[in-house]
Amino acid sequence: MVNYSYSRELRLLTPANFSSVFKNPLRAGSPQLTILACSNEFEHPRLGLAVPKKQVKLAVDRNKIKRVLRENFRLNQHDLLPLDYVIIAKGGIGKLDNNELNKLTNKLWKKIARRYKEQQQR
RNA sequence: GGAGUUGGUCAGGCAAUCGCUGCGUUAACAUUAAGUUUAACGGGGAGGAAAGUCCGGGCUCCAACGAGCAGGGUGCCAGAUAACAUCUGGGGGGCGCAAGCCCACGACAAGUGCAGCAGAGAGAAGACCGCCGAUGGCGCUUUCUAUUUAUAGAAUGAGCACAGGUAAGGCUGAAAGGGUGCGGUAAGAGCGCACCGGACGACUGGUAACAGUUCGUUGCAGGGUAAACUCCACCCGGAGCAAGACCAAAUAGGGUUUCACUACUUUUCGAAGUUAAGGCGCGGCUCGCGUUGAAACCGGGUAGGUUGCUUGAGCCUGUGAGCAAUUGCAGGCCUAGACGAAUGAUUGUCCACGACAAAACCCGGCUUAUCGACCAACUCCCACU
Repeated sequence: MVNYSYSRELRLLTPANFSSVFKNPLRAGSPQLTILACSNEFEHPRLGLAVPKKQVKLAVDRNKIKRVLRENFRLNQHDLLPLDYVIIAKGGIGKLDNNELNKLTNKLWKKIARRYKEQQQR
């Protein structure tokens, strides 16, 4: 049985965690989302979310977006490379429905995995 | 049946699977500065506005003898309340056929200020047109008297509109200093009178605001604006859960005590420098190399953690008081407590096809947003009996 839980170990908890990702990231972007990634010292991936109030005005929508992204991460956690990820929401994100958002995120996961492998080979 | 008013309730439901969160129980692990971590099971898990952060309180810390000033707030009356700018009832004014709804609703007769255009005049006003011209003035007609025979005086009548009188009418304006009528007058005017209205005092009703087919006095208003300054009455200490309380590593530094402290130099007599011994680390031991006073305790306190953190002006039911807001009593219930921040996702299904929008210390309000559904009371219209 594969464990799909989303425990505290899989999260970025402190500002220090976040800034280390922001310092030297791999990027994969789209008009609605940007994913930043950075290698960590664990054997599992970790996730942090940044949904600024400036981009998504209502608290209800911000929560919704975070939940969908977290759910996506939870279900994909075993297919992802063990890195620290930070997902940043951008302007047009409010217009996507859940299905579209999932598709877009999956695409970006792949993109960032490819970038990481290229970096390792160099 | 239609139109409407007021008050209240609800805020998609159900099932399966995978997750999140904190609570309880059990088990495992770990013994750390802190009952922390993991697993299983059980039963909880956003709102009527959680929102805006506009008021009011609780709570916490700081300050504090009291009073005053400054500053801010409130503003018909009474009650409710922990308190309020809220609510309830009442009064007054306005809107609506009505049920009902709306109103910062103290004082401009303490002082100061403000008011475009128009208009003659805008504040104890004003003669532009108009009206009058009684009185005074001017010249004229007629009569009388006097005499110096042409003047003077007196009376009389019509006239001029010169002085002046006049706020009834016109004009302007949002507003022109009570209204209508009669008398009065030269023409007019509260100038006088009647009625209506007002002001003041009394009386009556009402806790009061206030009201009155009441009585008396008074010819009677110097209008508006106080979310203009101001005056009057009453109220208000400041900052906020990032408040505050507790535990507390590592590293550096502080204090106290005990132990260790060779020799030389300097000295402000605290100590500092060089060196040796000793200690510590590497090592089985020696040599060697590196490093250096050691130990204990105390206090402050960073990272981090715990707490504050949900049992409360609580909710439900019954019942008593009150027109009501509200409140007394009895019984029952526990209903989110996160902290990079939990209520979700996917699928199926049903229907009325789901609005506005999510806690962050907690309550009471206000304001704003909102797809709809339902219930109760009431009003108006139509139809039927």
